[in-house]
Amino acid sequence: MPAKRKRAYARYTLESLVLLGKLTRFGRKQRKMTERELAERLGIARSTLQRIEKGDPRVEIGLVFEAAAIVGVKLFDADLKGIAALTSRTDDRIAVLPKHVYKTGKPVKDAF
Amino acid sequence: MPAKRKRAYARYTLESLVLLGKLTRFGRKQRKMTERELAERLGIARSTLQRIEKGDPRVEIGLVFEAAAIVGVKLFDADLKGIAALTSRTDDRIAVLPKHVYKTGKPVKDAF
DNA sequence: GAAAAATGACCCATATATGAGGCAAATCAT
DNA sequence: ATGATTTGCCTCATATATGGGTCATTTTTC
Repeated sequence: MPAKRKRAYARYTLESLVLLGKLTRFGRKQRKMTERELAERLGIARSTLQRIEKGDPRVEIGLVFEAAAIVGVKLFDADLKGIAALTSRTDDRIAVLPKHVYKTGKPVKDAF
Repeated sequence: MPAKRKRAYARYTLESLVLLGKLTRFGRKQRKMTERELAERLGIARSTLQRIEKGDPRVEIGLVFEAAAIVGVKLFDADLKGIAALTSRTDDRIAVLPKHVYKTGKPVKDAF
C-alpha cells in the first residue's frame, strides 16, 4: 500500500498555488536567474525551489513568499508601506468585532 | 545557548504573512466561527490555526491558503476562473522566454 | 556536432512542523 | 456575580518537509 494521502486541498487552493509558483518561475527567468542561483540566494535546496515553482502545498509559506518577493512578485499588490497600512486597517476592523465568538446552546438558523 | 535560528525572513515576507493571518482571523470572526470550529473544518489542530492567524512563516502554505479560502479571503482577488486565466496567461509569458537560463563564463557587469 | 550548463525527477537521513493535550486568563451569557 | 466558552500559550511525541545528492534529459553556447 502506497500510504494514502493524509490531507486533501480544495481546488481553489491548489490552483492558487500553481499560479503563485508560475509567477515566481516567470519572475526568476525574467531576471535571468538559474534555479541554483535563486535557491542559493534563498538559502534553500534546489529541490525545494522546484517544489515552490510547481506549487506544492507542503512547503513552508515563508519560503514561498520569500522566493516570490525576491523575483518581484508582490503578494498583495502592495509595497511594505502598503502592507502596513492594510494590516492596520484590518486591526481596526477586528477591533470592532467581539473578542470572542460564542457558540451558545441556541442553534443558528443555518441548520435548516 | 537557546539554539539559534536557522532561517531569516525578509521584513516584507513577515509583514505579508502577518497581514494574511489577520485577514483570515477577521474573516473567521466575521463568520462567527470559533478557532476550534475552523480548525476542525480544516482538519488541523487548533494550535496550528493559531500559528496561521499569527502569520508564522513555518506553516505549510497549503493550510494557510485553505484557511484563508474558507473564511472568504481571496488570494489574487480572483475566483477559480480568474486564477485559471492568470495561470494560462503566465504560461504564455513563460513560453516566450528561453527554456533555460544560461550563466556562461562571461561575468556580468554586476561584479563591479 | 561537441561540450557545458540547466532542468526534471528521483531518493534518503535528519531537521522540523504538526497534533494532541493541558492550564490560566479573558470574555461572554444569564 | 457565576458558569460556560473561547482564547493564549505552553510542551512533547510523531509525522513530515527539507537538504543534499545522483542521474538522465534538454537546451544553449561555440
